[in-house]
Amino acid sequence: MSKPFFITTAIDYTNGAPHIGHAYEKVLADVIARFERQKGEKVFFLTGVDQHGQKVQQSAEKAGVSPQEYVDGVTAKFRALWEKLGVRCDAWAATTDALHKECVRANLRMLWDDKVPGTDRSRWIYKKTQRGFYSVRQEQFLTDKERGPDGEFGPEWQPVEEREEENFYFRLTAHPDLGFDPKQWLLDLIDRRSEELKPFVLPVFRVAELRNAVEKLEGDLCISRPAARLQWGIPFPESFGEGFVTYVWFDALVNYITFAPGHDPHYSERSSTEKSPGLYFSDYWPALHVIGKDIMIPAHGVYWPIMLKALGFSDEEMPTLLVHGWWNIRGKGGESEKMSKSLGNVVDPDVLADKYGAAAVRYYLMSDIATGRDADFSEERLVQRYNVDLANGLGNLVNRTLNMTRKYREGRPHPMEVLDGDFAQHLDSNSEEMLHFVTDMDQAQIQKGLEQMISVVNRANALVDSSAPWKLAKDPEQSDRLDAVLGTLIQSAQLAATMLLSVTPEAAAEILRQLNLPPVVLSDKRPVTFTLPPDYCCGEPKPVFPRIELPAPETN
RNA sequence: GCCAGGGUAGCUCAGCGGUAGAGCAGGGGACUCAUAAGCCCUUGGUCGGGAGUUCGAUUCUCCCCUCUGGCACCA
Repeated sequence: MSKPFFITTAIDYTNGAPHIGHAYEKVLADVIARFERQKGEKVFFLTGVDQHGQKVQQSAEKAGVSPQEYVDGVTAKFRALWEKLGVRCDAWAATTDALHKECVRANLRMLWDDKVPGTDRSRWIYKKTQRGFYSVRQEQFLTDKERGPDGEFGPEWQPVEEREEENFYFRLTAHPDLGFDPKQWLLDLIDRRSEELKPFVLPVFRVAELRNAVEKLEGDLCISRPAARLQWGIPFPESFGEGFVTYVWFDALVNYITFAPGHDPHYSERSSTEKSPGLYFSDYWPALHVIGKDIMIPAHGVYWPIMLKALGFSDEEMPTLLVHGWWNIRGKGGESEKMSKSLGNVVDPDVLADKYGAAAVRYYLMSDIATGRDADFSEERLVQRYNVDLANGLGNLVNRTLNMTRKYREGRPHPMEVLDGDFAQHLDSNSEEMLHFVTDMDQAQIQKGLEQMISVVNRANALVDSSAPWKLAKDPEQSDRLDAVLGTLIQSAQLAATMLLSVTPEAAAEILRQLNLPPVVLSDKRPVTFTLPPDYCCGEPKPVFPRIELPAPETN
């Protein structure tokens, strides 16, 4: 039995409604999780929301509700969307969860109590006073970056005052108290993982980008905010003294531990705790973190591994990052632009799902982008890909296959004892494509995997025309050949539905129901022999992917 | 300025040493089991520009232009 598969997504900030980028990441992780399950792996899929921070606090004030009420409302929107899109997680991470607060504080305590021998100083965390210019309006310290061309701070920052503030810092760079250099350790880790062909970051072209960032790393990470400035967060443990709230990363990133299977924050020994039968933290850890390219540097690629290192995780317990790209929006002039509220081009996945259905949205998001790259979002292409690949392609194949099987054989094609060369070759190609499919999916290349599915469908549709079952049915001497054609088509449809199972689970399952067959068992063996169950009888056809009819474009 | 990833048919992209491929869109044809779907054939490209290495470059090297990220710097 291989190691259980633990997959997470970034947790979304509950400051506004979900957009297509949020949906893409969750569907991607969901598809990978479902695929692993399909292979027979034990899977734990974690997703959730990041609910703390200044912006939430402000949005809540604006809305005239408490921060908790505010995030509960936004969180509900996310959960409803995942429900609608068929994103099924095993655990839901919410940073306002009592369990999480406990875990964050336990981690901070652990680091605070990790003292330099013979002293009272923590090896990892220290307190420092920062003095500088502070924008009251933006509630942040300003750096020279924020100065205008005249060297002054612009009106958007005013009023600006000089202020000093005490905060806690987490070491990222070498220090005598540490006894080693985290930066060098991380560089070595990245290199070693690449050498072992288990890259720390996927796709591999991101590795260099991260390495670069690590090499330039300087300064430590501020992990607190004075409670006077930020109320909506997790208070530091008492041993740190009064008046500090956890600042973003030691809160948000920790969710991966809090909600990991088998984790119990009340025990300090993570590796041996058991929350519910069969769930051991050490069995599942480390995770595959599915994240967007915007939070690879520095959060997930730099802070997180060093945090884990500080918390006592071994090098073997460092996670892998799967970094995906962005969906850009095509501007009116055809140019590609970033999605942003100010441009008014935000795509609402909720509306999209209502309009076209979850299957169409999921299929589009998985098939029209290469994992890791950016893509241009287009509703037109969504409709096109759905109609061409699913409705006209697979859907129609299933429909015509079942119709012919019922019409010519009352749903019971005779078993094929011997397949002649053509059909054996056809099924062998199917098997070949299944192998490619598994390989592609294993590498999170969902788009490529779906291309294999399309190939299977296309070849089957071509077989219908080249063999013309309607002619075979009129000739008693061709009876065996007709059975072979129908059998080959049924098996092809079964395989295509199997390949679609993780992307559009319900529709694929419906196809298999109509075929009255189970999914093909995914393996690296070739199922070249085709046999239907002894008393096989196919079900009734009913279009699974009805065509999306768009109003004709205005021509004048 | 530095690092990385792009710039290939109308569109989306693949290829990455032997003078170009797929899908969609466009055009033509034969068929009828089917969701007026499907099948077959087909028109499209001086592979961003320039130089070099090579018998030969879209594919390697260098320079330039341009787009996208990231980092830095000036102000």
